[in-house]
Amino acid sequence: MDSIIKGDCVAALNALPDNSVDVVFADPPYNLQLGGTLHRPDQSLVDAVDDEWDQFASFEAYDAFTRAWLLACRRVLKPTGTLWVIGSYHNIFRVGSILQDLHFWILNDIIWRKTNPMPNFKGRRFQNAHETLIWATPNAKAKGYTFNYESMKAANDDVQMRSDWLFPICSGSERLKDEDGKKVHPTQKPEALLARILMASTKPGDVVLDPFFGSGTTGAVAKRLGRHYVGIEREQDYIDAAAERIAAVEPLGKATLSVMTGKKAEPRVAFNTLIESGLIKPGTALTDAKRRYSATVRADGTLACGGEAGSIHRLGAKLQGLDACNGWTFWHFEEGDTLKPIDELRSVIRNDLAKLN
Amino acid sequence: MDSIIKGDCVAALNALPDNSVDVVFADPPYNLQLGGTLHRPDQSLVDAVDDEWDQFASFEAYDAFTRAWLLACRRVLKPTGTLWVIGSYHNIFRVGSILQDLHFWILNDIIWRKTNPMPNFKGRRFQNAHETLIWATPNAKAKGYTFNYESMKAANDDVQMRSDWLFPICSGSERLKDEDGKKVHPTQKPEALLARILMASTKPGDVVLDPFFGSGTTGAVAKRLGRHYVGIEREQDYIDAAAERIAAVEPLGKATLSVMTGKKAEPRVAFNTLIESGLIKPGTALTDAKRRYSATVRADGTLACGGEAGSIHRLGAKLQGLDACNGWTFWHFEEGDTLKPIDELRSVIRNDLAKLN
DNA sequence: GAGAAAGATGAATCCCTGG
DNA sequence: GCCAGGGATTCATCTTTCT
Repeated sequence: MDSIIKGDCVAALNALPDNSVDVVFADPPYNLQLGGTLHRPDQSLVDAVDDEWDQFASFEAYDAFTRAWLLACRRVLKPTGTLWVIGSYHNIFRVGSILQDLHFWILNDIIWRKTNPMPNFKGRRFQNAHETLIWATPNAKAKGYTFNYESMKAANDDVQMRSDWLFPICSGSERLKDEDGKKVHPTQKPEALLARILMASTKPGDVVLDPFFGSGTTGAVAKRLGRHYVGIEREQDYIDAAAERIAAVEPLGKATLSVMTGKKAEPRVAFNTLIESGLIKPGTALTDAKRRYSATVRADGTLACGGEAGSIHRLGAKLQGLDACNGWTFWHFEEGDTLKPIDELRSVIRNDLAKLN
Repeated sequence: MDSIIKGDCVAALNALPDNSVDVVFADPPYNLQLGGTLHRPDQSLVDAVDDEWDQFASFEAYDAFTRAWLLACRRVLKPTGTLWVIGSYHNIFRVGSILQDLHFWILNDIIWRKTNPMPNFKGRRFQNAHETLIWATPNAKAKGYTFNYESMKAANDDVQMRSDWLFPICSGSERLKDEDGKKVHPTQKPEALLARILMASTKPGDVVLDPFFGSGTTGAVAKRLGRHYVGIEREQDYIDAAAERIAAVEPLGKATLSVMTGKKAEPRVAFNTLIESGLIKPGTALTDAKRRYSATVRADGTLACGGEAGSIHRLGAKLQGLDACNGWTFWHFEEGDTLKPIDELRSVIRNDLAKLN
């Protein structure tokens, strides 16, 4: 926990316990398959990613590698966990296909739009200005995963967060450099990207695993956001740089971290509780906001109207001829001259519950 | 040519001649795998894409289908042709992997960012606000494909066009509707998207093939932009709607369609031509813009400097210690007190050539 | 020291013709 | 097929150097 394991990612993953990780973030080799050298129009040389770790003999070799680490990740993932992978068109289609073949279930593909991507120097293609992330659950049936919908929406001017995200590439003081001023890692990811990912799909205290830890962006952001991290990395140089980097990170305070929650995360309140607590009395008449429908509260927490009866939701739906209905907002009670939704009574209960914490 | 073939796309493709198509645009079934029905928060039913043509028994079946139509497309594609496919995360990873397995060569993946995507009604995922296109050549060696780089750049405020494009979804008057006001096709693509694609990767008069013609957006845009189209479609209802739609399209005039070209398209001029036409005399001294290097023009069209000699490009590169150099912009001649690049003399020759036409 | 100018750089599958 | 050679091609941002 909160440490970096040195070694091959599959071997290291196999040494970890089952169902122990909340989120996997993986930035695997892209298998770029670059040809010769590339010069800018000013004749300067482009520093290509030609590291040994990005070389694969064939697509088959890359696929076998991908299958192996994805399977190893799934075993350590909790059933409610999710997995993120980032890639470019060189590799992401293979990763996505294999995820589906292994019965992972894709929740979204996310586009990281770069504000400042490298240009296309020869004018023979569109500027490659984005990378793609895939967000998936370990199987199609997995339902209890964390998605902080309300936080994302609030962070996005109160409209839902979209699948296209805009961030600058990692440069300037954030980019790790060695004593000679050379970049430590050729593909260091921006912290803002990881922060978005962790804020969306983890809760404080969750465990985040990164099987291709590299310069440790995942660890640094996890520590800052009050999440635990586990990193796996083969190369000692990267491990050293990442450890030093993470040691310098100051975690944010608890108050800052409290994830904004929407209705879903609020404690569930049974309609019966309102009766039990005396907020509403059996026999009370409830109506919809326009008084088109009326029903009577029964002692067991159901509503009745003519021959029909059922929960506040079912009866509301049945009377309107719909498949579903939110009874909390549909049904109203009389207070003085005005109608108020019974949701207000639920809020009273919730406030009482909150005081207990 | 400029017609819609009724039938299965692979069978119809197999009846077309080799090397006859400049660009394929394909909008294949997405294999959405939707479970159950989805309602909006107001309980209205979301009209899902649940057509028979979008159903596949398994990923294997979808893959076999994809392989078949991609192979059939490659045979009809010219060696200089390119292929576009659009999809979502449900199918695009499979399409991309198979493209690579078949040794197509990916030029770009393009993100269509939707200005007005459907919201995520359940708040359990990010809003799926984009679709992905892949642009590829038939093989890795294919080099002579059309990419109207200068047009794209000019259309994008004079910076190169990126891989993320922003368009609204197809709606309003553009959306084909039947007599009952119901949409004719569930996934009609916006004409602006096809226009961007055809303006980028075809020339006027080119042949564009769409093996999943649907409501005929490809044909309508091709006709408007002075390109030829070939459509393949199984369902007579779609064919009828597309034919009527295309018949109503007014092609743009020739002048409107001319494509902006860059220096690469200008006629090649040998440096020797400047000497032969008397614009520059043997023995003239040329220097770079900052007068750091100097060389003498020789009668055979080469430059000499000390013991070194060669073409204007080779000598410029050698003197600077670079691999390459554009001699036309590097070397300058004296006119009065100012230095002017010899490129200005090349322009004189090109203007004379243009007058001959 | 301030501001301007010049240099550096980023996951890159990056040319085309003619002999 | 290969090889040689002409000569065309970049955006946003951060750092360093010059005025």
